[in-house]
Amino acid sequence: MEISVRYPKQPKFFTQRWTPLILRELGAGSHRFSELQQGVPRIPRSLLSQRLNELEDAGDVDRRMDAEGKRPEYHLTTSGQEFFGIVMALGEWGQRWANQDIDPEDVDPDLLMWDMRRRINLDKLPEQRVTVQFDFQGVRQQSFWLMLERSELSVCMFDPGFEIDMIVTADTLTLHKVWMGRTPLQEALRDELITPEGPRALTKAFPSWFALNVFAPIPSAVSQVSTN
Amino acid sequence: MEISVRYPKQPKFFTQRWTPLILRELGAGSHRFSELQQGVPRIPRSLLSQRLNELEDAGDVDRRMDAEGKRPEYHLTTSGQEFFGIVMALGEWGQRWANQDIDPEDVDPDLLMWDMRRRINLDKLPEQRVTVQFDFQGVRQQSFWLMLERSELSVCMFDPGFEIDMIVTADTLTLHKVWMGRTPLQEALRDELITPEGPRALTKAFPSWFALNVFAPIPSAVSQVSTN
DNA sequence: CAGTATCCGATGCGATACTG
DNA sequence: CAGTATCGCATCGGATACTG
Repeated sequence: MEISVRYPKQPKFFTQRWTPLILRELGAGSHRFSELQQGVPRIPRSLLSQRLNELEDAGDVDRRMDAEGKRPEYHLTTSGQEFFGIVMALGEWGQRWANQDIDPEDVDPDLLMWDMRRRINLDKLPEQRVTVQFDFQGVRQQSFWLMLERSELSVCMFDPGFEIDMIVTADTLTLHKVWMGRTPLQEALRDELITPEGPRALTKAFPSWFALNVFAPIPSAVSQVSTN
Repeated sequence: MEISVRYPKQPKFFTQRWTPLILRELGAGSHRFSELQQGVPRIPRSLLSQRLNELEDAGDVDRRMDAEGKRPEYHLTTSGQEFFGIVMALGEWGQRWANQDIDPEDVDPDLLMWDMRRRINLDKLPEQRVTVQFDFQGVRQQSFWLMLERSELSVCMFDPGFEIDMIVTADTLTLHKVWMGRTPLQEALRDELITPEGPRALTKAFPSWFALNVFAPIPSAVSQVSTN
């Protein structure tokens, strides 16, 4: 560790790009290579592979075959889990102190959707499958389809062909702000910045199954008004 | 913050080399440019300057003039202090999990002395000034002189000319291991790996004023025996 | 699907020299 | 003492292509 009195040969590791994000995604529950790729979009596959190898060598990630012995899975080891705690602390710090004015270009709809998916409260939804279409407006226009069942949840980046039960339309940046707890969901709904369309029963239930980011409750420590 | 859903233009900051070490040194109580340089040896002055500017721009470090309004001082802001907490958590993690076999080349006598100096318990020393010479043996042979007074403490890298009250001789790596809590001080003294020479009163008091690294009490989580 | 190999361009950093 | 400016090398990582 750099914090120590000695200087390691490789000042690598958490200093390297992507590594903390990969640890975050592992800690959040992704275990397959493809899941990790979704949770850390924009990372080249070659780098994800390389980083996972490094983390395995360092003893922070355990690579093993799944129950059927077919496909590889990645899990945090004890040291990896402890490091994940630090990554979360970084996240909290970011939520408290990070710059408030966000460049819309920096918000990634894919990652936003992937993160939101993880927090969705399936047991607040009806028994039968619900298909929700998300229309992201703004600089990066994009649509997603969520198939929500009690036992399973999947995201598509193309229309799956099922009947659409509900369409949620929102500007990507707005949705990001709500997701991060910077704008109250109720306010955005009231102002029709986020518009759920469909049967009343579903649109009304929307706020109950659409949970926010884990950091959303943490308030910003930066005054919103002044510019210094 | 990278941990969030957005990708900042500059994935900079704590990812950058030296930045966490500078924050550590600031948190440890160094405020002058020259102190920071000593506490973060091997950093080019130009980079230290650059990093301090970046940290100031980010609002994590406050640069101001000292009481006499003569020389600049650097202090952590609130956000900087909170980040310092994370840096300390990184340090703890390192102490628990970092590789046990240390390359002697990686241990920096300058930094070791600078760190030890900070923890010395001055009120466990006699009233009058005590001059202690430290002889570091091993790959990087080097000597230091500590002038210890009740009110002040200074380190020299050359013989200050005062009468030497005590000479402590030790291999640099051994001293590092003791400093990090990996080898008990009493054991190293008993085995004469660390040899304080001088008046009995002083050598006997040595363990009382020579305090270890803050992380020393944290045990390693890595089994020392097995090699996997 | 789950990777690996290679190549090339960007940038980060260390060395050196210079300034108030 | 407390910096800043410049410059060239090394490394890091993104793109692309290929493999079991």
